[in-house]
Amino acid sequence: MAAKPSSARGKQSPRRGASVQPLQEPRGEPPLSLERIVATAVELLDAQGVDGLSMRRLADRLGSGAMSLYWHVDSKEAVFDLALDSVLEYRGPPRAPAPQDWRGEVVHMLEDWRASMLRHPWSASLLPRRALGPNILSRLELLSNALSRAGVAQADLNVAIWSLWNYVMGATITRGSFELSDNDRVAAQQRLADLGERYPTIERSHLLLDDNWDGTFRKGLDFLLEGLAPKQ
Amino acid sequence: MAAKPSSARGKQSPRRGASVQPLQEPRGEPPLSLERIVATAVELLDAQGVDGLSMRRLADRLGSGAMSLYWHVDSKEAVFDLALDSVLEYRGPPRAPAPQDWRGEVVHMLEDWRASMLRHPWSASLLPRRALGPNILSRLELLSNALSRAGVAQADLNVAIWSLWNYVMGATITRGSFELSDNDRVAAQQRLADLGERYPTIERSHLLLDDNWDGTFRKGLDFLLEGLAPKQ
DNA sequence: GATTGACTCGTACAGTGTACGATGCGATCT
DNA sequence: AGATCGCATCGTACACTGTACGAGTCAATC
Repeated sequence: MAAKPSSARGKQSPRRGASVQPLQEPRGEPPLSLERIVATAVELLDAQGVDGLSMRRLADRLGSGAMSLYWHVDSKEAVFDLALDSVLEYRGPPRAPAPQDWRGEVVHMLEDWRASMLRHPWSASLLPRRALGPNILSRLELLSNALSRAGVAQADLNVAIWSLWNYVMGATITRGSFELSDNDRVAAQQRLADLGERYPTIERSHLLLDDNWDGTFRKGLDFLLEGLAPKQ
Repeated sequence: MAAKPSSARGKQSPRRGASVQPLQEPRGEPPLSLERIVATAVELLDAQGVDGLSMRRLADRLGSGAMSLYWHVDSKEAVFDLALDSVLEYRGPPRAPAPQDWRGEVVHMLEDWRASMLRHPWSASLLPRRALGPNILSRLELLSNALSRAGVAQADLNVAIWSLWNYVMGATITRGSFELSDNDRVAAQQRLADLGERYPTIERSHLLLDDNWDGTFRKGLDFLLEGLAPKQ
């Protein structure tokens, strides 16, 4: 009768080979562990996308049986949660920032956030309705802290945090929606031209053709920060 | 050999009962049609969420066989696309806006957008990576048009549009992430308190407890608009 | 009367998440 | 020494998924 560890995962264990030699598993896979499961899930997601991740495929890659995963993990949903959070670790700016440069700090963190998610395109579609992992919380903490130092009034603090958070989330999932479809975008613009009368303004502005996503993201962020904490 | 209509759907047809009487299907379901399929899909999504929609269940509700749907629809993905766009129709403000009140127009449309999506909580998680339907394009057009009239420089127009779009998208999916979990939010705050040292600032600001989502959304929107097109 | 095309649907297949219970293993206790 | 116990692995089974394929129905047309 194994106890189901449910949300308390299996801790690391000596298990085998702790004596002198691995006995006789020279090329056997290392034992399962949460870390290995999550890392492999990220690999698989990177390679095959959200639909490519199945418990059986994941187990195959790990050299184990599908049901073995459930010792370490509650469900497939939990694998998604863990994979998402693991991809969002933040290491901070390259060198310690000047304490008064809150703006640079915020911009760096948010650009890194966006870059992390774009590096793993599946993450954007996972974000809605996922749990708050520790790495996500850390980023919120940094944001909160920097904005406090920036002199944002306490009453406006939460508004400011959510505004920035929302902006970055939205920018990331939007970019995700359009990234794949270079040809499609041209096609869409064409379709727009055909229906010219219904969408004249966005047709004229080439909204769907503009692919300077990074610049657009950065500029919009500046506008928003300007609204939240005017430079002087 | 029926021709696969693929993306060209079956048009409306007289089919049956066009003569004088419905012959003898007094309580039979009306015939399948794209509209009926999409409307029923929305019902089902509202009732059971994203995971609750399966082609078989959808067909059951329609009183037809599962495979019959595929005459009208390419795939389940297409059903998602159509359901999403159908929920995003915009009827405009209650009365015709004064032409110079671009700000009111934008705010109304964006609040309506957000409200529409919150009325159908599944929509937020569908948004990433979905196609641009006509209703979505209409909203972009309105945004684009209003901002032009607001005097936003042509060079900044796309940035402005995307910024607002991003903000609303993000706000919507974020709200979606937290809405269900009132108890969870308290639990999260508790967990935060336990780990007090790691997240002091967000713990102090009660970021996760604040549930004035509508007000926060509106205030953040004002900040952003202020950044994009200062009042004078 | 034959043909066509629009439309419906039963069957089948490969794949899914995971409940359940059997099994093995190292460490601990008697 | 044997018995016991907890961790960990995994084969089998079940209910369910999306959809390919091809047979079927029925009204309109030739």
